[in-house]
Amino acid sequence: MKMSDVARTAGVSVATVSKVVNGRWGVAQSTVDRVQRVIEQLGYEASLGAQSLRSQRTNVLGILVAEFEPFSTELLKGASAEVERTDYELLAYAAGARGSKVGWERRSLARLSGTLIDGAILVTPTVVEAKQGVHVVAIDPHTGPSGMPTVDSDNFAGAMLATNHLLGLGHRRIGFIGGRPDLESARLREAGFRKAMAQARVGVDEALVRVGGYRTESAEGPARELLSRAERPTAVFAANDLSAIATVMAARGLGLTVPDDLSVIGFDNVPESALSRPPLTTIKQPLQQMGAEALRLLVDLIAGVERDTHVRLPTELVVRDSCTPPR
Amino acid sequence: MKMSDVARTAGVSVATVSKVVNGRWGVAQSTVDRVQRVIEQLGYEASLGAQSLRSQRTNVLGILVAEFEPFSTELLKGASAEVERTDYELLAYAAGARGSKVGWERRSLARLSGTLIDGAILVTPTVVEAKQGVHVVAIDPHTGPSGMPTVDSDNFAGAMLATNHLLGLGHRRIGFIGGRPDLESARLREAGFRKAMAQARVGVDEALVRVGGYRTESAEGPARELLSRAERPTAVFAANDLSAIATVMAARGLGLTVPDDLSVIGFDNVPESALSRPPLTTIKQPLQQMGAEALRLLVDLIAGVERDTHVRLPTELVVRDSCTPPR
DNA sequence: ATGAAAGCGCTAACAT
DNA sequence: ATGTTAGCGCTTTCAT
Repeated sequence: MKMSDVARTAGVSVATVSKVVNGRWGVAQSTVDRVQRVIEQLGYEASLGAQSLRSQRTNVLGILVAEFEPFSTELLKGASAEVERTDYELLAYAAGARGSKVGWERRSLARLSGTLIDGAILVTPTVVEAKQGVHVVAIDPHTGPSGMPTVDSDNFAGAMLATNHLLGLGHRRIGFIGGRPDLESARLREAGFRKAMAQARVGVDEALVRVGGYRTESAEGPARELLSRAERPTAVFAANDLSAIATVMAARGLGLTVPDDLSVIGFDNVPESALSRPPLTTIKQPLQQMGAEALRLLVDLIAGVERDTHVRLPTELVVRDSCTPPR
Repeated sequence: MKMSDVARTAGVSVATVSKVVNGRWGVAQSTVDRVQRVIEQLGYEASLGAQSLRSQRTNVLGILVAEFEPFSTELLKGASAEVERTDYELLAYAAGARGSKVGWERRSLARLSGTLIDGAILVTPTVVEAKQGVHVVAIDPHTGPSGMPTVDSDNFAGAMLATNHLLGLGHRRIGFIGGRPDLESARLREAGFRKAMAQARVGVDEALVRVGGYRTESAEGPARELLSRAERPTAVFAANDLSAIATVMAARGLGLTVPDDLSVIGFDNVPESALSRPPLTTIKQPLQQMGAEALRLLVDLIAGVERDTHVRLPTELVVRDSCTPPR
């Protein structure tokens, strides 16, 4: 089913069909009607691939992620809700396992931009190369507010909120499971942790600070190590919910009960944090809103609207059941 | 940055570059090396649009949805995890608001298939037109096990589970908020509800059976109507979690407390069901597993593997806090 | 081993 | 008002 099929059936040239499809001027009303009827009948729809190769605009926005996990899918929900208010369509692309997963953002962007999509949202990109000619918005990128339009949340304040919550409960021996060192968010969360500890004049035991890499698989080992120490912490602040869940699992594996033997606080407030046993106390990032803001920002950028290209949203404490005072 | 740029820089023709990129036979090793170095240097990546227009395979699988909401994003997580075990990449496409949202599955499929993707997973499609030449798997489609390869869960048994849970608690006046009448899953859930009621010899008050359409916005009105009746139900079985959440909100709006004044049970076990206040008792569909199974099925279909093309997964009761015995 | 050229489905400038 | 034609970036014969 292609345009030439429509043309043949309607007894016109492909050029005429193209004009009808794109609402171009200069086709007789009777022809328009006839062609449209054929299109309807045959259920013709222009091929995105071919269409975009030839024309500049596709009316499709891309959101590029490494994979679809709880974090990126929350952003997706927000972007999806916002895109309904525009006349764009949304294309989410997950880089494959090919190429060892590093540099996926550049690869995906190169593969899609210029042709398939009019602009892209990059989720936690680490290579922030300012491509020109393509409109790009980053969510929670490698570096802080750089030249690239960015949406993030107040990671530093959020980390202080988390740490102060543990301190307020009376904890002093507090461990930290860090995120991906290549992400600004991870740096800010660690900085917030240290700042709050310093403000409270509580020392940070460096043996209790580990790198968890933001993923369950990569965080469980470090968490277990940390909890296996003779002088183990009474509380752990994990840099994101997945690491926090991994920490809870590690604790369970060591015969520890959360929160009785160990308090755990996470970060992000992905839905999974509430499903975890016990439900996780965490710092909420307004992820759906961040997705929506990023999409709005991208649309504005494409439209040439003059506006602030850096959006930072507030974080807040969500108290559930994974933290209590130390025994 | 296109192939001709690489060719010019490397001092060869585009044809040669293409051969190198695709690992074709018949290029001198020295040339291969040189071209690859240039590709590396320039960060060249083939344009998906152009590439797919010309060649048959793209190594990209599509998952087509109406929008990114809790249900489809759970499927996405499962499909994403499974795709890592293959060498495909995953492209999720949300039909835009254009064209009044009906027939989106046909439109999206026509737009992407043939060119951009090697196969597609359709999420809750209602128009199950067996396109030929494109490999398609449906999740929870309009019709039951048809000719189209399908993944779903045992909706009928799940609905009986839900209804029997309410009956077991002692409820007799039980309302039902139905799903989208055009989806087989909705029909089966209603059928399961009626079957369980009949088995228990409890009558169904037709005034307490409404259509909620599976969405929060569309379910809240019917829920309010149902709860505003003089003889209001002591429990409601909502055909999915979003409708159940809408029912809880409607109850709250009427000054009713869940579960004290009204028990509510949902269906799906999307993460949001646990976040709801109170946490929702519901029927779990293994959504991530369904996404993974659909992807595996699609990959097998493309590879020409002989296998069962209909996968049905079990449902189970998840007890949380939204149901108690009637007062 | 390499390159020239045709063509994938579409759009747009240019005839007619 | 309609059709002819060139060309988007790429792959694939087919010459050389």
